[in-house]
Amino acid sequence: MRAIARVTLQSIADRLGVSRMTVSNAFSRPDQLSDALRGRILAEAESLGYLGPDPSARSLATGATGAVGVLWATELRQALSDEVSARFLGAVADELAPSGLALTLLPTRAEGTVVLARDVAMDGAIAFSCDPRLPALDWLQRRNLPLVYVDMTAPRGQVSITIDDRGGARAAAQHLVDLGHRKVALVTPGFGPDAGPTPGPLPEAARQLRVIAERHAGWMEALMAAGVEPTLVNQPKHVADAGEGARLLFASSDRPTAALCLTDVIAQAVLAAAADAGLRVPEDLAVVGFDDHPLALRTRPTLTTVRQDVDAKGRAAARALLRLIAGRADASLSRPRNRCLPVQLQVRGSTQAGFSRTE
Amino acid sequence: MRAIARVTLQSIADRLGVSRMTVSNAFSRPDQLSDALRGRILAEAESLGYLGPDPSARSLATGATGAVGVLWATELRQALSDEVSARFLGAVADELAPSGLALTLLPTRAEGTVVLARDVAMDGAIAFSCDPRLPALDWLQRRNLPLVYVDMTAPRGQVSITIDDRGGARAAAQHLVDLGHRKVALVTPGFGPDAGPTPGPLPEAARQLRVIAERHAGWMEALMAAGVEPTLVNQPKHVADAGEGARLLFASSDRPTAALCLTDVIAQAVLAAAADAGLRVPEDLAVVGFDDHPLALRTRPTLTTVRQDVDAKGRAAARALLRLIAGRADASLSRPRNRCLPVQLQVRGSTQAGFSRTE
DNA sequence: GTAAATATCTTTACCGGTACAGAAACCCGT
DNA sequence: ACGGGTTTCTGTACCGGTAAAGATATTTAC
Repeated sequence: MRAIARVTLQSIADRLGVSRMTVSNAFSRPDQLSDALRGRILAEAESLGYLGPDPSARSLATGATGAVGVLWATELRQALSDEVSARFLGAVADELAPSGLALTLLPTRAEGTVVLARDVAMDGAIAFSCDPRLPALDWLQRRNLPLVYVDMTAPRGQVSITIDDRGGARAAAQHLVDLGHRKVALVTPGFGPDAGPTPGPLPEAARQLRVIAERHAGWMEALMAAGVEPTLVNQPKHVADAGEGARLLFASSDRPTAALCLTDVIAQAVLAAAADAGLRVPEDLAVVGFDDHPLALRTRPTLTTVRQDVDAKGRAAARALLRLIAGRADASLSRPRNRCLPVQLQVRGSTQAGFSRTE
Repeated sequence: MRAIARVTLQSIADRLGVSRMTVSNAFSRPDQLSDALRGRILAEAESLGYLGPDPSARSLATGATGAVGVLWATELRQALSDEVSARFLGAVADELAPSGLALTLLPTRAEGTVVLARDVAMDGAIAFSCDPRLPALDWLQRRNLPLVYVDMTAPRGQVSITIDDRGGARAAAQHLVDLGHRKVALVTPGFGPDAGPTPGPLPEAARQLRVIAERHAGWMEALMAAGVEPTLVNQPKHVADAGEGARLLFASSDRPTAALCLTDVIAQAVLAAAADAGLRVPEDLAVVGFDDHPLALRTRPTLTTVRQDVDAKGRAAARALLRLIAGRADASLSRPRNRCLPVQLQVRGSTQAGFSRTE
């Protein structure tokens, strides 16, 4: 449904009496022709309303598409914070943009994901904290695309960018132990609806999600070493449920004195529930989050949490992917290495009296 | 740098002694050939490791790319909440996925955006709450792509999806007026660093951002009608600054009794600052946000705010874009209409005592 | 039993570019 | 003046598909 015949390289070439290749070079390889001619070509193109080479045609000819995909776990989005995801995406996109690559979202929640993963043109992809058993992930692998796994345990030989979830969680739990807590609740999705007061091992489904599995493992390591058995486990399916779950938690006769939360967003819900139950934080209940989400500073008391640098994670993932893509063309480049970014415990008001008001 | 010669439609055709077109149809138009032959073709393709038609080649031939772009205002991301952006993107992506379209992010913060907007293949685009003077937006228009403007005032003849920012803001301000407040602060980015205690008209830069301009206009309409002149204006550049700014606000001798905040995220920072200053909310200070961000329920007291349905907005935008794209092929389709989604004031604890604990 | 409709596959003609290997003209030092 | 290196442009050969119309069977309708 184009009103007029499309302007192509050839049509410009014809009007100027030069070869099509020369016009192509005027746009893509300015050093291949004289400035004078290039100027005439660009002027003619402008007057004809030509906008530059057609992206699809160029992709076909060059083999590069100008975009990389992100397999995005929208289910986990409910457990992790959207803000963290958005920040990550922003960091990746920013790091990619100078090289002219855009970021294509392949949300896993939608029905069409397999089709997307199979049919959308891309030069590489990032799998961001999604279930490793996802069919769409299979397709990306079969397409033999450069692939970076973020917050996931990568298959052998694949590149992963992770953070030290386990170490951070261990530090968080150890912090509570050091404060003398012996009745500690774990507030995390990943256990089934039948999760009892004392948690068993993580069910298979949760074990697949590295973020949950590792943080859980870290907590358990520190607690077990101290002889503390987590007394209660609460399994919010959505963040919205976390508050409701926390209320149940506090109603228990054997109320915990501290809560380890999978994320800051969940911790915030626990704080709100504690306030509603008339519990003082940190005196009656200590609360620890994870991520150092911006909101950890906006709660009152401020939230003790484990800081991760989402921005750095995004940039590292983008750089690793760029390296992989470059490696396709130049086999002499070394493969990017797996990276595990450090995290750091941030002690604030929700576990230490006196921290409430100040940073 | 492919290890072996690429498997193409032709190579499959050759091995089976059929025409290339038939193989193409086996993948793209199953009704064009017998099931028996199709089965043999697919089996052969499978054994050769063929993954389906090459996306770039297909785009070139069909003129469709399978992706739409989103011009994403990463600057505004700091003022609006990331969570709201992420939710919006998720809704758009979900609505698009069944039709096989992926979502390509074109972040405006990055340097390469113009290149992206010009060179990335897409079938259409959504401009999401970004500065209308953006060069990248020009390119999208010049490419003559189907384009939907979200939270922006669309140029004549273009499609826009907005919410009733002005009406919502008016209702929020009226609510405060009705409660008897006469000293009202506006907490919003958009004024320069020299913004005085009494705000003048919005500067040009802010006027371009529809969300800021409209909400501001709505506030002023209600306040002026009631003879209330906003006493103080505070201009956080980032959300992180909002708390700091609010502290200055409260230090003033002529402390306001209520604060109208551009977003819930900013309101949350104001709440935290109020707590630090020893002010009781809502008794000493009433606070109103905007968006009905999930966190509005997680603050204590819960936050009075103006609810918008971000999910509906995303879906509406996606549907409008799909209509525009379909209209390219079938001129008989009517153009999607501009839509302005309703909003609703949600009164909670931050303006009304007694609402603190309950929803 | 025969003409028209249907199913199945093939032919032809693109889609709009880029890579790479020349070819022609030009420049330079000696 | 002459061989060799540049610069600047052109020719050829793809990149990997799809659309639309044509060519044969094979049915169906009556």
